[in-house]
Amino acid sequence: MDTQTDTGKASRRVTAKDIATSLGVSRATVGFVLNNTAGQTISEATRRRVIAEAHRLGYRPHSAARALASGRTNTVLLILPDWPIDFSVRNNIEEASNALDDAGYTLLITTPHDSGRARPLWETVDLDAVMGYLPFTPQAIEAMRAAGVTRIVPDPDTLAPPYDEPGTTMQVEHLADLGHRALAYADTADRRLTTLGQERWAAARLAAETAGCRIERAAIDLDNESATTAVLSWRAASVTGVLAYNDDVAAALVGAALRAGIDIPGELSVIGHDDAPIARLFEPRLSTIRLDTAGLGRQLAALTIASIEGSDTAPAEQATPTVQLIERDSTRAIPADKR
Amino acid sequence: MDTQTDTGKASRRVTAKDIATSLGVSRATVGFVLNNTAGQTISEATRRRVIAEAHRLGYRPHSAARALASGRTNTVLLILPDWPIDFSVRNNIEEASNALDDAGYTLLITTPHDSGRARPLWETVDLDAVMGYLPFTPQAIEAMRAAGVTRIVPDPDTLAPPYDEPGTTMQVEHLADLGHRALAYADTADRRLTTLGQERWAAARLAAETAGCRIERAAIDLDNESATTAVLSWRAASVTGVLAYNDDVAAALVGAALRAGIDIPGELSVIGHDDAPIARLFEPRLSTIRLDTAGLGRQLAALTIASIEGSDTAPAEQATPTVQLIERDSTRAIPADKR
DNA sequence: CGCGCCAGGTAGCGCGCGCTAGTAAACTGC
DNA sequence: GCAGTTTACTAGCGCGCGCTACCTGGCGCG
Repeated sequence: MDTQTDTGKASRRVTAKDIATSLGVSRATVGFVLNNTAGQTISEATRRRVIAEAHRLGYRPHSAARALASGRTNTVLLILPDWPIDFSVRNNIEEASNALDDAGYTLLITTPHDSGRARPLWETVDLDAVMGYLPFTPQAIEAMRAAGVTRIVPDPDTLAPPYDEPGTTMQVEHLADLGHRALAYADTADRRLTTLGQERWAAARLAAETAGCRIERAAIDLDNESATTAVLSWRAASVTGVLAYNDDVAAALVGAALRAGIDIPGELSVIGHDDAPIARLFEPRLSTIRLDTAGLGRQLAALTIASIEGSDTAPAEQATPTVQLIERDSTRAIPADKR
Repeated sequence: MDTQTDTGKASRRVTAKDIATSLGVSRATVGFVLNNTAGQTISEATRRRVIAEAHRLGYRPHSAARALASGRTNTVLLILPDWPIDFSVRNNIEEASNALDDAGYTLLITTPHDSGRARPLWETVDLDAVMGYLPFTPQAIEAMRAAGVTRIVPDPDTLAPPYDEPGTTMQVEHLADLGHRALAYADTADRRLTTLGQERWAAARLAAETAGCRIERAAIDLDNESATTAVLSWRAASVTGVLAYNDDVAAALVGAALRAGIDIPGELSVIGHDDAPIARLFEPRLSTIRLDTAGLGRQLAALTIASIEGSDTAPAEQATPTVQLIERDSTRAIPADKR
């Protein structure tokens, strides 16, 4: 069933009018058939003829014209966080994309640019909705609205329940279960991640308190020796368990510790976050947290579709995505006699 | 100067006609001013009034209408390879995006989907051009053309000079310089990467021959023990230098070697490819190859713009992007007495 | 037989914008 | 003072499609 590209002469694109004249019916009829317009009665015979002719000519609706006439672009933009977690985001995108595609929408993806030179996508492309993983900043919302974006997910007008960072909580619980009582949270020094880092630090403190642990915080810059500094200060402070913002930070810590002669996990347990593929390949293999990014993607897509199409259909229950502990070799229990 | 969103009543969008009637000029005049249409003489006074009014009303051209009328969408799609190298691709995208934005184009990005469920972006969005890092497969080109994509970069009709994988060559030369004579190429077992892997293997063989080295190949699957198998077989075969397809494979090898009690780089030198950020954090820090992805991005954008706008302007010289050796701790010279 | 009804269509407007063809007035040149 | 040119605009078509309003002919029904 290949599309026969009837390269007429100057390779003009095939329009609905072409189908109509070729078949001797009106353009409206063609439109009704191809869009399955409700409330129109078209005989089965005509319907078939139109579809067949459309296929034969290789008709492809002109999306710009359709967008102009209908006022909807069937296009949704996903704004990726400027995080180095693309590997895990991939599942997410794919799921979201599939879900949206099934509903007739096209997913566009963008990452915010540091440079700020290129104009944001929502200013140059008409969109039905914009979705993001985290709530947008008021400035971003302002900018989008000014550019004509009406639907934003998560909805800035609905007071979102605070995302409780279950992964971070799980990191703390894992270390506590292993008998660690003096913990440290290794935040990222990347300024782009400060929001999320702060949230995780808050979650970590809360979880540590609940588990009866003390906890301190250090910001790790991957580009300098701050990992070494942190590791040495933790040894001085008898910290035995470290939860990292992500696997990159964890890797930096493990590397710095080994170079400083600190045994991982013998002297220090380190747990990462995100389950980066590379994290399990090095020695020691990194314990980490895996998020159900695919589920998150589906959920986001469902939320968006509901928002566009009237929302009364699917409430898209605000289930927190599945979080899973991946226990490998970089964390170890404190011996019973030392607890 | 903020855009004053004059929410008239039902928040209709501001059109050029609104500006025209509000100013008592014709819609054409507004169009000429806002598009700086060549061959039209508009008095400076009128010009200023139109621009001011457009700004005051918060006018934003309707991209779909513009696309319909002009036949151009000013939109370019970049198809990312389905590779796990997003970190390095990021620079590339950003540079390409900036370059295109400066020329008035919007860059869309997509990655092919394994599932194949969601329709490709070029079928649902009108594009001025599609760009990719590697030449597209004939099937992909066929599909794009059938969907109305006329400009594809790299141009499938121009016989592209074979990309000679300078990074791989540099890996071999580095190991050879260090005195290694028995090499191995650690390919990826990821089926998505076979094309590139094959090219690198060909480049590696050629370079090894030139350098007077013997070389063998193994495919490493990150998800099983093939790295361990490979490392052990290399020890048996007295292989001393390994060049990896990318840093992930290199990391797998280093991890497997250390677990098998093989010293890196004492017994085996390993060099990666791509300079993944995490690769320098682990112990031993990975020697690798860094590509000038930013330059590549600019080059791709220039090529595309030239293709859209008539191409006689900028030939965009087919310079191979800069490739740089990053020497760290996972490679070491063979002692003089053992050469 | 007259009427309403309904299946099965068609005519054509409007979406917002780019741009060609035209036009009226002002400004030359001689 | 008048033809020719230039300046500064305007009228309105056409891009391809969605969709409302309308039309027509056959059929059931009292």
